[in-house]
Amino acid sequence: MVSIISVAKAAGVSNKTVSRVINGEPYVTEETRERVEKAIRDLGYIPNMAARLIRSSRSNTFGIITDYVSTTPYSVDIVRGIQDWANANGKTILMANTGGSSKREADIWKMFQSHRIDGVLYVTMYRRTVDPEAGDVRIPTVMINCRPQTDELLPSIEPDDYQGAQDLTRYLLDRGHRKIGYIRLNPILLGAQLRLDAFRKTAADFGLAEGDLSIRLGMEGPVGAEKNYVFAVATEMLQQKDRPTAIMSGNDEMTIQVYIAAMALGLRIPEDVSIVGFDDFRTVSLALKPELTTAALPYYDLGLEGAELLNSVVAGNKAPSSRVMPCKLVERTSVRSV
Amino acid sequence: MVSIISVAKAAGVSNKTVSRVINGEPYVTEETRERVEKAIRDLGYIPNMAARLIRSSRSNTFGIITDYVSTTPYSVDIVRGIQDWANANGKTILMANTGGSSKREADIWKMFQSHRIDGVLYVTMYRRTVDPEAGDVRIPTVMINCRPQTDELLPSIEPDDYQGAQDLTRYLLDRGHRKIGYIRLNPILLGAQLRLDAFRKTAADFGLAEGDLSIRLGMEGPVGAEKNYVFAVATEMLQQKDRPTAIMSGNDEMTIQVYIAAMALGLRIPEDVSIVGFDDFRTVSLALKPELTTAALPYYDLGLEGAELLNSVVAGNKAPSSRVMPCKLVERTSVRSV
DNA sequence: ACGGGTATTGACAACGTCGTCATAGAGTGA
DNA sequence: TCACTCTATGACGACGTTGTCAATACCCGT
Repeated sequence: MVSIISVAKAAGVSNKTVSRVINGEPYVTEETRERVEKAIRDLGYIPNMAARLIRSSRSNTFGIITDYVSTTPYSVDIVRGIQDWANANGKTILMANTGGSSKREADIWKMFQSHRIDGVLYVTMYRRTVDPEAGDVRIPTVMINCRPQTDELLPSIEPDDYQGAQDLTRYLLDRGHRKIGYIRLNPILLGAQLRLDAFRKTAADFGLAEGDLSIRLGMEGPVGAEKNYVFAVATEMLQQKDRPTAIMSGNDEMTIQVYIAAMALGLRIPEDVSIVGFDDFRTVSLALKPELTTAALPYYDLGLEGAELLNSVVAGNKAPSSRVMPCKLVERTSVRSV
Repeated sequence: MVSIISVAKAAGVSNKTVSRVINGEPYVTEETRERVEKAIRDLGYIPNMAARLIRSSRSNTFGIITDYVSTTPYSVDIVRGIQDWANANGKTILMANTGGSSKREADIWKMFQSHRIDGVLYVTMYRRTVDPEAGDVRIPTVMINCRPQTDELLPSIEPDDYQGAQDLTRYLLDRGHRKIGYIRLNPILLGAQLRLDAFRKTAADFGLAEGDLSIRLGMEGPVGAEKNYVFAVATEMLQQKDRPTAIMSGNDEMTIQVYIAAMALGLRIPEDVSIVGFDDFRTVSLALKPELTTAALPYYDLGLEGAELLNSVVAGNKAPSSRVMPCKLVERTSVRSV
């Protein structure tokens, strides 16, 4: 492998001078700089990060720990956000996946330490609480889409499920809906309770009675193997004589079943029943006809902001311990005014 | 940071002896080994990979280059397969995303080289041909879910779209379907033509005339921003007086629209029309009611096998230049016999 | 011509690890 | 007892890079 020394020889200077050129340090004549740069090009020299790290003990590398990839398919946009940030800021990303095993997680922390990474982004694919097996040594860590179970002060970035559900509920109320059905997400998910709370509170503040709301559980059980009641629940809800004029469901995936249930009963969307989802999982929300009005989870931004936050933590800046990113309401055509 | 030297001091031995213990080399007394191991535990010593690399010039690290993450949501299972392999075999994964920019891709290759990675897994999120900007230096590379545009001899691993579509077509034929509709995937995708060819060929071999097949284009244009005709095409197909008894669509996502089109026309699935998809994108195939019969893309296995193959290429074994993994037919309830 | 800067360059050590070689003690067979 | 082979251990250097410090060259004002 071509090293700084071969370049130095080729350019007829010392290795230190080559180092200066590479790192853009001052005190190099224009003429020397050019000669060195030519040698670098000619030899195809590429700096060796490992050697650099060994001197400076700064790896410029972040590690990502994920749990399950693709449980919520678009959540990988978090990773894309992180990567884009890393790319724009000259950082490298080391990535590993626990698959839910805590032994594996412990191994991963060790592996990260052996690479002397500067910090860890702890990313979960659905929002929940976790208990990182960080080991004894404290590496700067930022939680994305999750928060520590214990009351440790790890900074975290999460989506604002409450605000998203609030916006969706208001949207329906503003369009005259007064009987609204709600099909609940798996209660394991951190967002489930918040979305439901926002729905209840917003409806109540507006003056709706609890009897105007029809709230049912759509899914439960361990993620990836949950029991699924959505189709049955939606069918039942729409068969009531005093059926809701609008149905809000926990996420877009569940909404597929609500659509099918409604259509199987001969109901048209949105003429007979309006439907909103949550997540803006576009593979679904754009494939449904009419296209789905929903609240977009800011996955990409979670990643971007998380990386930015981790960077400032690593740099030693006192960071705000926690932050929440808004969900944007995406208006399409699955809701009509009544 | 605690190094091999601090451990050596603590254990009262030379640093070389500590090195021997760490690497499980012979010629260490049981008693010495224990003393060293105790010191390692007490000090929380973790080997420094960078220093190791600088000596041995073997990083035990693979790089992953992806194009767009999450265009086909479950395709990230490829990455999961790679990570699981890496984890099981003590390799580290460096990951970067081009976002489709070739300047960025060139930067990534440089970055990988500066980390002295042992090999690259070039992964695309939908199956297509690509032209890696590898630069001058040749790093062992395996293509996953794609193949080189030029006739370079880069080993690749791809799903067997042809066999998958063949199995699905046979499945319909075996169940008595003689008029079959086919809604085509975006022709940009490498699998699109293969799937269609398999459908045509299998139907012809069985004895169906071209007139028994109703083949229509469902999508076209750049990936991520394609024009979508699926709903309209499916509606039209199902309104023909001599409508197909079964519809095969390019992938599961398109199938959502076929379902909705059928239901909007008052047709029941599978009583009035049978439907099959492709991909086994479970967020969709399990959410649809009745659940969807489809062919599963072996994403996870592509990753696993790709990593394995890269490893053998790095080790210098002459590898088979290319390999194809089967798509498994997943039978659910969206097809009936006629 | 001289003292005091500033610009430019290089020699050398150090980072953490492991390969090479040397050393020393212990056992073995003649 | 002697030569020889093992076993167990350590001293030292090298990997590629950068930080420290010294050395040289040049310029300025006196």
